[in-house]
Amino acid sequence: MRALKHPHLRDVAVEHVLHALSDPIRLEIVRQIAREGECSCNAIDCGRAKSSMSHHFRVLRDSGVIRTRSDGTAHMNALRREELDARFPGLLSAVLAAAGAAAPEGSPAD
Amino acid sequence: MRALKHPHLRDVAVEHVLHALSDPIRLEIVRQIAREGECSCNAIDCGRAKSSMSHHFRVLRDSGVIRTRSDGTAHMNALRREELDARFPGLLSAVLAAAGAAAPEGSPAD
DNA sequence: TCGATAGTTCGGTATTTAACGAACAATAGC
DNA sequence: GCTATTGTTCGTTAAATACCGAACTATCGA
Repeated sequence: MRALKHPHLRDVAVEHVLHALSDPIRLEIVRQIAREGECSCNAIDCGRAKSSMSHHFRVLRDSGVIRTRSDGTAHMNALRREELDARFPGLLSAVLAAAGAAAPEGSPAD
Repeated sequence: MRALKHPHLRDVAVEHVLHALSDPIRLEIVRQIAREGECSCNAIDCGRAKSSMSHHFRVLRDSGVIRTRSDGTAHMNALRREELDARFPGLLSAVLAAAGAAAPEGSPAD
């Protein structure tokens, strides 16, 4: 269960990061890791099948948002905060801050 | 050709904004408007059919990123900068800054 | 009124992607 | 070695979405 691929942040376009973060499940994963620090996949429960979660972790990994290391049978996931901040200054912070406050519903449009 | 819908930023979730900005065409639209100020749809050429561009402008509008007003036969599009900054502080700036520097290719992965 | 211009909407196609269960791989502990 | 635990991978299905051309709407100018 080894040898997971992590791109260099250099090779990651901001579109890929935005796409990775635009899914509610993935954003929730990122929020939890941001809150609690390194998390195993198993520690994050979004009510989806194991294979679905694995898919989402992969998207986050492939887009450079998280880094995964093996620890026994577990995969520990951490944000690549410093690298992301160097490549896309302020982006992750802004997204996390924005995701912190939920959007209310029912307000009328123009 | 009137009465275009614009959501209240209150009703927009950050996921929607991120999704809107995660498409290369739409990001290019936003970049050009950020550079040049209010632009007509026609002024932005991304090598796509008119109907495709109309679709992308609609996604940007529906996600609260741009505001469109009619001026004769033209639709003038502007960023909803202040509103976005109020709702998602720093997000648009970070995305625009990140989109300013392109990602090189060919670097090896881990 | 008659084009010409600027965008939208519609119908259809092709690609992407989220989701699931089942099968597989790797490690830990007995 | 056996078994439980943890994730990945595979095959499939359903939904979303990017794209186009064609038809339509609305405005401007001659």
